[in-house]
Amino acid sequence: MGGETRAYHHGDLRAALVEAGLRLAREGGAAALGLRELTRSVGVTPNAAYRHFADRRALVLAVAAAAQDRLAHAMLDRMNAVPDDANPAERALQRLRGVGLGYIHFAISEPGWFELAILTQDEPGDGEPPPTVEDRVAPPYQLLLDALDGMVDAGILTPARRTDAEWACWSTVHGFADLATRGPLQGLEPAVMDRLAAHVVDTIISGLQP
Amino acid sequence: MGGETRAYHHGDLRAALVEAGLRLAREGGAAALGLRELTRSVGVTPNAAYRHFADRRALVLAVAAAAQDRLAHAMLDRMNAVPDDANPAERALQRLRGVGLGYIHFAISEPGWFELAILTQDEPGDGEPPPTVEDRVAPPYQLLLDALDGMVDAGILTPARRTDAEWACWSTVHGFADLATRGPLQGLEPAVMDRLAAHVVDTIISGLQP
DNA sequence: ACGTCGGTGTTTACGCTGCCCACGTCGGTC
DNA sequence: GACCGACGTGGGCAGCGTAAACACCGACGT
Repeated sequence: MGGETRAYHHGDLRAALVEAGLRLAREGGAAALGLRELTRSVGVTPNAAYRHFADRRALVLAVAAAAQDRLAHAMLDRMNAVPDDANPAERALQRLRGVGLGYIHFAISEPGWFELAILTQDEPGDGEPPPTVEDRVAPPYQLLLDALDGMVDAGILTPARRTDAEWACWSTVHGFADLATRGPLQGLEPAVMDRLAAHVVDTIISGLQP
Repeated sequence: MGGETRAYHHGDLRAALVEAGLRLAREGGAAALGLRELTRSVGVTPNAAYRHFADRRALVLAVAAAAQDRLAHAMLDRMNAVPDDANPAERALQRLRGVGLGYIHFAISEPGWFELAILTQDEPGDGEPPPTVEDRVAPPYQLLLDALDGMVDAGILTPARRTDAEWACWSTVHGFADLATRGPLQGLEPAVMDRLAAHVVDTIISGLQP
């Protein structure tokens, strides 16, 4: 009766589904995003989802985009947390470390969301145009690029070494995150894990500047 | 009827299922290992599989073990392919590169098998004993350890730097493989991919030696 | 030679899933 | 006040993994 939009039409079902998806995926990962369970948790018939998403895959990808956004924010917070009173070189270095460690920390503390965030957004073989690598790359990637450019600006990374440095960094950091969430590093003591993560990140960064 | 065991009892259904699993997973990955499709491809009723595996998961893990074996062999071949007429230091370095590039090459050329090979073998939360990292680690891992020890023996890696070097290397190589098979590097021109892989591997190796 | 028995594959059935089709129901607009 | 497009419902289908009961076979003990 007041302004309540409760009865037949849902206020914004699409947003509600994505939100519920985040809640479910937080524990259980992508596997927890059943179309039926998801709609059930919003109090709606399974088929209602088809008014807003082509199929289950599209729904999962929408939730994945939201999860990826959370990842980007976590990394950004970590980057912005480095104090700016240090000298520029040290600051650029700490920001690069922050990008990597933020990625890893997010993966470990929110493995369900992380699993979603790294899902490739476009399915293979849809449109004809060969999607450029830069096209299908995510917001978190931009943070890495910025941090690396900051290293060049600060004079601690030569432009020559800058080339393709993003892939070396991303490979290392992403690989560690995968080993820590799905692989043999699962369930390592948090203190040991943090120390190891820092060591690995420092190793790849040191590999950039011989 | 010489030695033909064809009629009612299957010769060795377990092995046949694993073999068929490898064939199906080669294209289609772990998702192609449906219990029904798998048993169908061997010409047997779905439930027949339950005489040899507790559930679908156990069957997939058995196929995964076989895939992991292929990965280890691919890496070993690559390692053994480095000529031994060079000086020991160069040889140790090339063997380490071979381990990493073998891992990456296998992932790219056999993505279906690779997806299986990196599946964690033990499920979380089964037996109480906290499985040591070394326990649940795979044959491919041993090759990496050996290559790194070889670097120390050759005198191009100090024992101090040797500590935890395996995780830095594995993270980088595994991360690149993941980006190349499931991530944004998917479908890169083979020549470009190889060049990038070599660059990334060289970067992490150079990070090991100050 | 015969009965028994454990290992193996089949049959039937249950609950679950994603998805399609036809229908009901609402809010806004002429 | 009737129409219409957007949205959610209801019923149904094929497929999945899995459980329980049954059929068949080889081997072994007496």
